[in-house]
This record gives sequence, structure tokens and C-alpha cells, in this order.
Amino acid sequence: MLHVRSWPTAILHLDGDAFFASVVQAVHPELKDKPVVTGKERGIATAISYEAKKYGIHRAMTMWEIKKRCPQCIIIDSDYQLYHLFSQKMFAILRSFSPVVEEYSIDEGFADIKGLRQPFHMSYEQIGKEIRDSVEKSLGISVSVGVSLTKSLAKLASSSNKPHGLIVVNGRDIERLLARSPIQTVWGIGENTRALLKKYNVDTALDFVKKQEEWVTQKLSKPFVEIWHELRGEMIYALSTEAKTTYQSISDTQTYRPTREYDVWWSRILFHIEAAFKKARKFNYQVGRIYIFLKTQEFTYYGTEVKFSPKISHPALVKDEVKKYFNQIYKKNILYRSAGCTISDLEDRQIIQESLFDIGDFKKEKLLKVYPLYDAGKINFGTSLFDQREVQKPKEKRLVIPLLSV
DNA sequence: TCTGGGGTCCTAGGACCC
DNA sequence: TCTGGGGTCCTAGGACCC
Repeated sequence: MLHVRSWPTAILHLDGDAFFASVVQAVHPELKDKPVVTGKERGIATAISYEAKKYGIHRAMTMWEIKKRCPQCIIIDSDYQLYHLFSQKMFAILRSFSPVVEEYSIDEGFADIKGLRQPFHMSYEQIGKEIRDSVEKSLGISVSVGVSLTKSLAKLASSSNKPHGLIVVNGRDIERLLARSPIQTVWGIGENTRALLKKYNVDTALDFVKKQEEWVTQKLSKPFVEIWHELRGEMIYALSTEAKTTYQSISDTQTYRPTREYDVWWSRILFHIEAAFKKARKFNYQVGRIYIFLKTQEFTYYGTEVKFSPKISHPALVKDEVKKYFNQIYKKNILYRSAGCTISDLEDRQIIQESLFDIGDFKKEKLLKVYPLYDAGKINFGTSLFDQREVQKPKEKRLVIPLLSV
């Protein structure tokens, strides 16, 4: 029976299945069909192959726990360059079908495929299958595809049948998909919203969609009203096809072995500030705010914010100022486990001139000579003398110059 | 699911002004 | 001493994503 369906919009979601692990298996065929876990260098699992998932291994599980549950598990270091290469190839294939592609993350993306049936002489289902199969065939990795009217529906569809899935939903199929999708599996609905909706007997995506718009507006905030529309097939989220070159904020943090030592935490804070600013300079930003924080064993955050006007791009200039703020959050009897910073209020560098504050030109001149070396990875600042990063050790020995001498 | 690192967006409420 | 309404800006904090 011919079933004619209307497609006001047609969005495809392409999602790598256990992407990092899958890439590793593609590159090392001897690891195919074996339990593989990546993230060795961090001590926790970042990707788990489907074979390893059978042993109950999940994200962020410690390597120690993994070995206990699955001694034959192959645990390897992450190789982000390699993942990136595969990601680019995957998106190149997607772009060979449609020019309108959003690279949502390293392992998943969307394509607007409306209108492609005619040029390809294929149904949307056939196009989806073609994309899935060409990625799998040419890259040797497994992916899942969902096609529907909106990004939210396409993503729900692709996630509903992993791995190696292909789901096309429209018409009555949408209701069936929503009915078998627990509400927390919807993109944008997390644990807190699940708990709230549970109180009103909203358990599935279909329960949610059946609520009146007024009810949703009353109980929830704007993003959830948008999700409600998206799940009803009304497109709210357009594809953003531009590459990421701008930032609202940049952060740099790390978890360490717990300690109370003042000098250690202060030097780590400086270390993270320098790292965040390095990225800011790379993207040509000057910075208006630095938020610094320490995190305790109990996952409580102690943080504070420093503002700069005019904006800056070399934090060594304001080290003493920042230290005053650090002294406000640090308490000597508290055991901390993590430190970091988020810089925000970012503005394009050409627009503003960096202020010299009360630092003399001579000092600034020296400083500006040193930063390019740091940015190029040739030196580390002396703050790292206290740095006890356990996880990421520099591969080559670097020249260390004390920041104070600048 | 007991916890790594890097992001985005939204809202309520206070401060301040007319 | 008591009394409005309305607008804007900013901040803290929440919620969620991969």
C-alpha cells in the first residue's frame, strides 16, 4: 500500500556508535569484536566499545573498576588527533549528500536533506541508509542515523536504535517513537526535569507532548517549551552550519590528588589562568573577567570573579590583583581536589588596547617577548614548579622560567 | 551514576534610575 | 512617613549537553 507522507522539513541526524572506541577498532583490526575502553591517560573511561558495555562498564568508570569487571578489557590512551581525522572524513561524506550540515560535536551532526529525494532518486529512508552505509564502509566504523521533521525528533530516532540503526519517522510513527521514549532520553531533558515531570505523571515523550502548551509554559522555562514544539514536529532549532570560531567563555580546570597546601593551589590557579588565556590569545580575544575556583572533596565550589577594565590578554600583568581574590576563597583547613578558571567577557583584540596598569614599559616589553614562546609551547611559566599534574605530563622537557622574573 | 573537562543558555532577583 | 510604575543592567545559580 502506498502511504503518502508530507515532509514539511527533513532533518537527518548522524551519530557515531561508541565513536572513539569504534575508531580505534577501525585502525587496529585486531581489536575488532573485543572489549575496548579509551581514556587510560585520565584513569577513567571516556569511550566504551559495545563489547565492553556488556560487562557493565560505563562512562567515567575508573580503570581499576574496569579491570575488576572485565580483566580481558583492552584499555588504551585517547588519541584526539585520530578521532578528529575520522570525524572530518565522516562529515565530508555527509556533505557529499547535503551542503547544509551542522557539526554538533566530534561524533554527531545534522543535515538538512529536504528536497534531496528528487536529485538522488531516492526516498529519505534510502538516503539515510546510503549515508550510514558509506560512512561504515569507507571508514570502518559503526554509525546510526535518524530522519524526521526536526533536530530533536531526528536525534531521538537515531538514539532509539543503536548501534547501526536507521530510523525514519513521520506521521503516526512519530507518536509510536514518542510513546516508547522515556522522557529523560529526549535531548535537553535532564535528571532534574525528569524528576519534576514525574510528579505530573509525565513519563514518556508522548506524555509530554500531549500536555497543553499553556501547561508547559507555566511549569517550565523557555528551552523546554521549544523542546515541546520540536517533539511535535514543529522546527524551532535551525541548523547552525558555521564552524565554531567564537566563544562566550573559555575554561581550564583539572582534578588533582587532594591537598590543603596554599602554595600548591595558588600555583595551579595561575597555571589554569595562563592556559585559558593562551587559548583566548589564539582566538584573538581580550578578557574582561576571570572566575577562579577551588572544588572540595564534597564537590562544593568556592569561587570568585575578578573584572578588568580595560580588558587584558596577558594575565601576568594582573597576578597580584588575582591573588587577593584567591586569598578570599582559599581556606587553609579545607581539603581541595580540583582547581580551575573560566574567563569570559571576551572581546576581539583589535578593538581594544591593552592597558599597562602601573607596570613600566620595560617590564611589559620583556613580558611580550616571553608570551609568544609560551604560546608556541616552548616554555612553561615558573608557576609550574609547584604543579603536580599527575595525568598530563609534558612529552618533552621544557625550559622553565620563573614568572616572577618577568 | 558517585563524579573528567569544556561549553551554552535561561531566569530570578537586586541595584539603580526616572 | 508613606507611596507608584516601569525600564535596564548585572549577578548568581540552575540546567543541560558531549
